[in-house]
Amino acid sequence: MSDVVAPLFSKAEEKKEKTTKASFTKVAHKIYFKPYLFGTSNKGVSHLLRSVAAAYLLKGENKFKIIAYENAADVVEHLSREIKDIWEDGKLYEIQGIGASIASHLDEYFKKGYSTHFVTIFKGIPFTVFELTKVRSIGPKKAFKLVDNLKLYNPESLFEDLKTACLEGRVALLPGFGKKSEKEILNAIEHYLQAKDKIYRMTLPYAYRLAEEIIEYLRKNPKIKRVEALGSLRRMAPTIGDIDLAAVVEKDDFQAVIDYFTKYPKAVKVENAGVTKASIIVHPDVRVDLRVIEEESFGSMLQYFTGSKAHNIKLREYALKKGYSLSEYGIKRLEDEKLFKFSNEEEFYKFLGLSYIPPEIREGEEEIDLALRKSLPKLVKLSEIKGDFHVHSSYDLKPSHDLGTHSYEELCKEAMSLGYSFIGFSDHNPNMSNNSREEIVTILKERKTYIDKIISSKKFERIKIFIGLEVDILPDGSLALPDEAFEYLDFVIASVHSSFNLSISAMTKRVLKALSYPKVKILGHPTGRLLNKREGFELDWEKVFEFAKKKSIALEINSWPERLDLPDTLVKEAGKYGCIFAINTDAHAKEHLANMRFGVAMARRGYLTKEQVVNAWDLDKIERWIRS
DNA sequence: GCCGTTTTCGGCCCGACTGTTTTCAGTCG
Repeated sequence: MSDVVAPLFSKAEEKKEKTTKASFTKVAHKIYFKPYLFGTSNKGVSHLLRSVAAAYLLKGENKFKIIAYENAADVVEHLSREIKDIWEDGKLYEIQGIGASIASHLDEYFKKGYSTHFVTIFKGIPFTVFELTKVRSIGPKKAFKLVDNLKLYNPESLFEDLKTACLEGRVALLPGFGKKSEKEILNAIEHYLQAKDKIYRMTLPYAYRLAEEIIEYLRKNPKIKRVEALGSLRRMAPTIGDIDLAAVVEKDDFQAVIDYFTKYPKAVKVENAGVTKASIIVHPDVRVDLRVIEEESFGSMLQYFTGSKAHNIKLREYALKKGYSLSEYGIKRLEDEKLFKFSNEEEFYKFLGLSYIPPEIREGEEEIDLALRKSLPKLVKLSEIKGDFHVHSSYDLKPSHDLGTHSYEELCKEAMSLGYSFIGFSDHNPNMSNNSREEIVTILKERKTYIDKIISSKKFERIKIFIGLEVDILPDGSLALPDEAFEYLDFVIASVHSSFNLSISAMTKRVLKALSYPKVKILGHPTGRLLNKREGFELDWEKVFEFAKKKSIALEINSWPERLDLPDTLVKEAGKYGCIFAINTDAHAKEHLANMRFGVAMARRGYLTKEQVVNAWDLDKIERWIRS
């Protein structure tokens, strides 16, 4: 603790604390408050706010104040941008759920590394209490009891010390604890320590496959009439934390079905199992929840279990004002306690005077407002997609990046089987270091001749072929392609594939320069993110959106499961800005064309209609756009 | 402490599961 800068409270204050706050007088320890003790990442700030809520809870503060801080913590945790960047833009006050008070404290925290208000709230509570609350099944009250009774004041050895106490049976002796909770705490610490550095969340397709396997197992049980994947999977969130399932079962069979579920062969652990729900852990550490419900309430259950949590809370608040209380069992009219049940979701929303809200946008933003005014956008559908602009083939033009595995012909065939009316071949540009300018021009000329031959062969008459190229945006913003080569192309997708660490302004300048080239029609995977591997880079999005809109350049929604880029939240912003989009798969094999549905899901999550999506336009409109 | 198309005051989602209790508190989603 050599980098300790300022004590949380001085010796004199500590003494005073002991005489004034009865419940904390026993705490004999020193807490030190380092600047940025909680860090400035979204995760860190979220934990800071949650810690304030915990401190308030321990001190018996007004429970709605506590809820406000917990809510703010949730909001920060789920922000799509870093809160520190938002603060730097001076837009802290615009975040829904963070009001003037919390915003001013955070402003101070970002400026100075601490907030005097928070420091006051934390007084008398060891920092280790907040650390402990990160462990599953340990909340503020248990954490405080453990820290206080076992004198766990050293953050460095906190978890080891608590483990030792469990093993020595000292935890079970504490009031409110017993043998079982002691064992549970031991397990939970082990789990926490193992999972601590893992930020891993499943990609959508991975979670789908996993869910399918379990659903298949459940369907073998004749007592289960219907089973669905709900939660973030149904909302098509970019990454999935755990899998939520719901099953329709006769009431008498609830227990039997729960038992059957907990005996799933690949379950490594049964987390909990009650009468109506159970949770298991499946290799490799994925939590799967199952809820069982009778047919007549399945609509309410679908609604409840699809979430999101934020959507449900807002919906329940809205319903409450109308005199109704919502739950997974139905809608209860408060004046006479009558429960209305719903076997489908459409009726559920209709009863509340709302139009049906598609799962993809149930994120607790403006969707309930829009549904109330019957002005939800008609979201683009997979069936409206007429083609794919970003497909890599096995044609060898000595590219800078990887080739695809299938030929133009094979890809055309696959696209036709999907009912597409066009395909755009966008192989990577030839490598600039191994090929001279002249060679590159020749390579592209020959490629055009080759593709033109396929077109004139009339073998694929039903499908329009566009000759595109995915071209690297070099660090200085120029494109990795000689000017003379552009004439052999119908369109260019400009993408950043290197030098991700430029400043926001340099990166923005770089991208805008690249978009100024003729024939650039699409900005490829605009943030460069790789889920679980690499954060996307920041751009001055307003400038980029403005420029793209002016030049009718489509922002790509790349459907590659690890990209899903533009991210849904930026899709929404850009959509409001008036931008157009191209949903592409970035396929490197014909099977990858099927990933389109994930890109469409991101577009839907971004509130897009087919008018905003270039590849949902009529072919002649697409051709006019390409030529413009 | 947050929020607003019945509110700038007066509300604030709802229920299940577990363990430690003899009726409930804590935690979670």
